[in-house]
Amino acid sequence: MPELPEVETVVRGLQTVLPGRRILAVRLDKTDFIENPEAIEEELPGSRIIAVRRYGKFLVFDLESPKGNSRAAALLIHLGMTGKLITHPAGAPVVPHTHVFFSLDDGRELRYTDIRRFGSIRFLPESTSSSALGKLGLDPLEATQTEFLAQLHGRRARIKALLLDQTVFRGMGNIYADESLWRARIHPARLATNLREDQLHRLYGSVQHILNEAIRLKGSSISDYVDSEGKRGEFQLRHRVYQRKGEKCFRCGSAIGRVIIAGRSSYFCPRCQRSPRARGVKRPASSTRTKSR
DNA sequence: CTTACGGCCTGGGTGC
DNA sequence: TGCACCCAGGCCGTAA
Repeated sequence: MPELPEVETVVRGLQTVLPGRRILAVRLDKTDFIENPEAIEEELPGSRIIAVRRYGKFLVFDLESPKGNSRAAALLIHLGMTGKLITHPAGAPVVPHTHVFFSLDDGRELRYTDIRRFGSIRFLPESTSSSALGKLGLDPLEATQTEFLAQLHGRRARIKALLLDQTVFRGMGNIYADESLWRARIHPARLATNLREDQLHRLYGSVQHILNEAIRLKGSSISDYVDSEGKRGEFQLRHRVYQRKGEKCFRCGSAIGRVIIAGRSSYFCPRCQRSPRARGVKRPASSTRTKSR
């Protein structure tokens, strides 16, 4: 599942081959996940890729039009769950579910493969600072601790939901939200507004640490994620809670639990990450110090 | 406005 | 062999 570290890894790979390259031809197969396929077929051939960037979970190709007009066009790609963007030698065998082919002027071909087609591609004729990207929140790796705290201040939503909300923090996803919360020892269902300052500080540090480590290890290859050269990441070997329901917590040995928050599976350690119920609610002193639920 | 939730898109994996 | 079902992430509509 491409989240921030996976997209960052793909971007860094593409940055070594794409800038300066001209797109000679475009071939589209299935187009139901492309917002404006006609515009792509019309505008991309002949244009040059100036830069490749990550914006949240989006890849952005900045383009220079062949027609010389200096309007900054861009191609926006979201990998969804199963999207892959890989450069191939021309004529390499085409794997199933490959829907988009960009022929480059160095003989290579950039191909987009997406089994589920939960990804999306969009051509932006004007500036990239428009619509789609405009609503996205802070990049968690660029945010200072102060900015990070301000983004959560007073929010009564559950912390996990806020970490997943792209208008709060762009790029966070399910894996890294769970891993960060485990590291910070914060239960995913805690309301952000109820977290103590030291917990928020810990969360900020954990998010930074987890994301940087994941980038260093080139992402998590859970199902079939691979980078722009088709290579797998290794951060899945460092997962402490994600998809580890019933297995032992690396810190305390308790069985990892799973709850649904914001419609997503959330993995956590019931002992290291105390549930909101277990702490906030006053209960009779006689009551046994109970566990789960 | 904020938050929660259900449904939809697609197809691989699983279990009967 | 077949097939119903679950699940994943983003997004949208609806309701409180």
